[in-house]
Amino acid sequence: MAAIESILIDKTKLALATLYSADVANLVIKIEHTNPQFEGDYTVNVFPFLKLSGKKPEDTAAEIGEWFVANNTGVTAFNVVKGFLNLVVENSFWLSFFSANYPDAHFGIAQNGSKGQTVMIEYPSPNTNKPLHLGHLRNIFLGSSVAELMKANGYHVVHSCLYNDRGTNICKSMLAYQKWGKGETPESANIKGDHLVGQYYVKFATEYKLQVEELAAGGLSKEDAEKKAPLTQEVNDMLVKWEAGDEATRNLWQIMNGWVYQGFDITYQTLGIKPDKYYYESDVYNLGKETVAEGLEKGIFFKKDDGSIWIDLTADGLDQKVVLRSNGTTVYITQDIAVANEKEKDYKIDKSVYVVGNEQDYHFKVLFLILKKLGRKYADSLYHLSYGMVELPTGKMKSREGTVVDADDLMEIMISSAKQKTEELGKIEGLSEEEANKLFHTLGMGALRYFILKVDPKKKMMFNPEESIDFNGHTGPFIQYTHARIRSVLRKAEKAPVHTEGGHAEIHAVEKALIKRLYAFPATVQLAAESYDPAHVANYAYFLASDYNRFYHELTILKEENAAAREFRLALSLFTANVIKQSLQLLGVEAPERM
RNA sequence: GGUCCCAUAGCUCAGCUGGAUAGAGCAUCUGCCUUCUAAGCAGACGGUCAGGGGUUCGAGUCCCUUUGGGAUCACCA
Repeated sequence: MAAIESILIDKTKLALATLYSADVANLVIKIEHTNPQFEGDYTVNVFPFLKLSGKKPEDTAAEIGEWFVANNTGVTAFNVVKGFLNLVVENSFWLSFFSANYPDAHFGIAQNGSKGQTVMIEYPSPNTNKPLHLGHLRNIFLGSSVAELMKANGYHVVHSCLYNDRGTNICKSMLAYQKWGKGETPESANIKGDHLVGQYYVKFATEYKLQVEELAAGGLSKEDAEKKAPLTQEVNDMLVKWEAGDEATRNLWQIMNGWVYQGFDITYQTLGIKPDKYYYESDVYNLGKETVAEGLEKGIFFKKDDGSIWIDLTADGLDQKVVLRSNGTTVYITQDIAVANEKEKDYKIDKSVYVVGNEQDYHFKVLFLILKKLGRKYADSLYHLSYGMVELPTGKMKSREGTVVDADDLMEIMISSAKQKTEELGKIEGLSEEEANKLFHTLGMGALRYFILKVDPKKKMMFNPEESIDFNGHTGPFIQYTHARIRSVLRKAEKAPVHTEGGHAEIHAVEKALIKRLYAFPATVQLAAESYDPAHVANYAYFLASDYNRFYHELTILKEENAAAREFRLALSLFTANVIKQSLQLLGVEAPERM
């Protein structure tokens, strides 16, 4: 909560105690921003106080308002509408806030690590059998932005990435390559490694579907057909070989995964992300067995007749869950238990965030509960940042059917759209080719990140390609444009603005709106971090840019004749540019100097 | 069937812990570049906040219920 608000709350309590001899010790009071249609900065709703005052809403509000004005509280005027007491805070409050903070390039941002706590954020954790797609982009944008938010709130951040690099799905790509690959390589095919491997994953799915259809036509049920399909058996055999350490299988696995990692690294580079720590399922998948033994000993798990090991969570409203197969191999959740233990061993983590889609809500509920039952002390600091699926106007995305929006393709489209748009507007004049390309990247990626991050993470979102390349209105480029526009004004001013308190006492309505918006920035950053929701910052940045553009149109800056007013407006412009830049940075979006 | 999530303007989304006449953008229509970047600004049009009950001085927001959509409940990951 902003400082002024808690002061007004305390004063309101004092007013109630003084006027009505009320016991305010346990009273919870809320202060709201005054609705723009009324005069005032903050509003106190007096309905909850009527029992204390024993008077009508209007009279109660008026009495408290008069008390505020009479008692040197920083409130200069008030008005009453029904039960709403609108308070006008003295201009000097806003001006001194402004003077104290306008040149601060890090306003609202805590120093990295100042909180003395470490948070680990795991994203994007892809499978290594296909390239990244639009869903991964939402994951990556959320993960990297939340990381920035945590940093801005004083946490030390560790970015981790878990590669699901083994198992049935990986074997599918491998098998298809083995059967139909003819020794093709990313170099020979001139294609990114992850895309090449992904083609074989699709190839497998296609061939498998044919086999199943054929069997089904022969009279088998779909379920039986899937089990009896020769490819199913071949994949299982390959998995057994892999687990046994069969040299040829392991070699192929190493080679193909290597291709995928090379491809991912290129994509990561375009995205500007770099994990600090990688975990590989292939390294940890066996480690979970020790924990299973521990759980069995503690009586948390139990063994069934066939040798499989389970946990019964029915008392917690969940189901029974297998943690070790009858053949002694681990399942997904056992591996996640192992990874959690490894993370704890590797880092002293105070908080651990998993950025994973909401289709795994149940999985994480179970995982966290198991860790808690096992008595892991870190179990309470785990958080599943669950986000909704990205949908397309054409329907759902399915990797196996190739109906996904590929991450690399999409980024390329965004960047070339930015190029086209920029050239149309004639804005590349005076830029070197390198600068121009950098700008296209900044704008294209900014548009994409903003488009995805402005939506509440927990909600599923519709990705309309046509809307995403629109750079007008509520978009990243609109905010970037506002920043570039301000920088242009500041360049023309030639020297840094100097605003001295008291030099300029009058504030225009659009200036005041802007200052109030700037004042709200730190609270917004805090709220976004606490709720793991970058959308708060995204929407804030939009309103801030809007406020500035209104100010820009209504008032002159450089041409202002009154020197104090000119400096004030330049300083306000500087302050706004700084905060826009910070906001965009929290979203992983760059703020261009010109565009 | 059980559990969880979602439903706000033609479309995409805001709406913070319940508060005043529910806000933006896109789309459609109107104005504004010989003045600091028009990727901008101003205005018009557009809503029974899915339906129904309840709690409250007050409900888009909380509770119940119906409907519609999605996810999940694997010895897949």
